[in-house]
Amino acid sequence: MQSQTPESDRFASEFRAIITYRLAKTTNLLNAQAAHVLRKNSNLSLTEWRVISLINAVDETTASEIVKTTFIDKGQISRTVRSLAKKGLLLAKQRKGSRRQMELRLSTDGKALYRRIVAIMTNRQRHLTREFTSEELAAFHSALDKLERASKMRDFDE
Amino acid sequence: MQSQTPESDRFASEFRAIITYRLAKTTNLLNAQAAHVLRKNSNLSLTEWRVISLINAVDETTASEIVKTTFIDKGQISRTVRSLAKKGLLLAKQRKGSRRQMELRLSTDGKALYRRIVAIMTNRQRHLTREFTSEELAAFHSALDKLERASKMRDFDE
DNA sequence: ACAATTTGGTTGACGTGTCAACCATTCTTT
DNA sequence: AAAGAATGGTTGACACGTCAACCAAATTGT
Repeated sequence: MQSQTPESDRFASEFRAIITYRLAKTTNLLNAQAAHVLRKNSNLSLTEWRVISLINAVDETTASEIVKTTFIDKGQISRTVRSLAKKGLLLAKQRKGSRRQMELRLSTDGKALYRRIVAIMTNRQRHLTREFTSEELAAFHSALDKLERASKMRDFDE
Repeated sequence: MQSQTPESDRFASEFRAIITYRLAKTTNLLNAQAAHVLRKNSNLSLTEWRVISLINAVDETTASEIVKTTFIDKGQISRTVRSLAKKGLLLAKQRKGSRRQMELRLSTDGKALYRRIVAIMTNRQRHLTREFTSEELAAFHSALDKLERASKMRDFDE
């Protein structure tokens, strides 16, 4: 039996260097992990969970504010909000003084679910960052900032 | 007019700290950028491009090797290979001595396309990492390694 | 006050990603 | 040599993401 390397040796060096490739792979692995944990402990999709956390954080918000914050597609947010409302996890009511903005809050069930899941997710976050010093963590965040800024450019064919 | 902050202030501090959330957002932005660049300069999807680069790097490979390297779903690889073959960008032929492994290579067109696009993508990579020192880059890769390892754990509800 | 523009949100169409079932082939075990 | 397990690849069903069109309400400009 051959020794198990995480990647086939022929590829490793070539592709580890490409930062977007690495990032995409790590993100996929982490998203799959999160989706698995959520599926096991709730009936929430990852997007639903993110929306719930977001609403919980600010207590009360609107769909468009969520869109601005997360950069998730507004259509997707619209559907996610509806599905969460149908599950009884959030309440959407007309904001007073406006006939189109919806005021979104967690329901009692939604809050309870949030508390249950956030405990698990906090464990996970702790596990993920266990090997990081706080300097490393700060550096990592700053690297992501740089990449985000650089991701705005659209043309490289000049 | 109000000053433009990248994120609504109410959320910023809460969520910037959650590493998976930040990672997912940055990756989405970068993937969208890559998809845009590819659409503008070719008729390739991001997955198709990744498969092409992978094949180019090793000259000759099989579907299952691609799966092991990228962690992309094997069904998706199967379809991507077929679509690339239909576009005339790669050649799949029976590997000699085997009646099921497919030997995948780029066609002449595929190689030409690769050369054209890789120039653009290398520009992009340079732009993305412009603000990184080599130490920062190394640290970033090592952080991704740690996260990848930590992504294997599945249970946090104990 | 009116037209033009922007904003908040919904919807439909379509592409991509994901999961599981499946088949044929090859390898391992006995 | 046969049974069982593992591998390589395909397919179908379905969830999710993405884009663009669209509508109604709100805001801005004149």
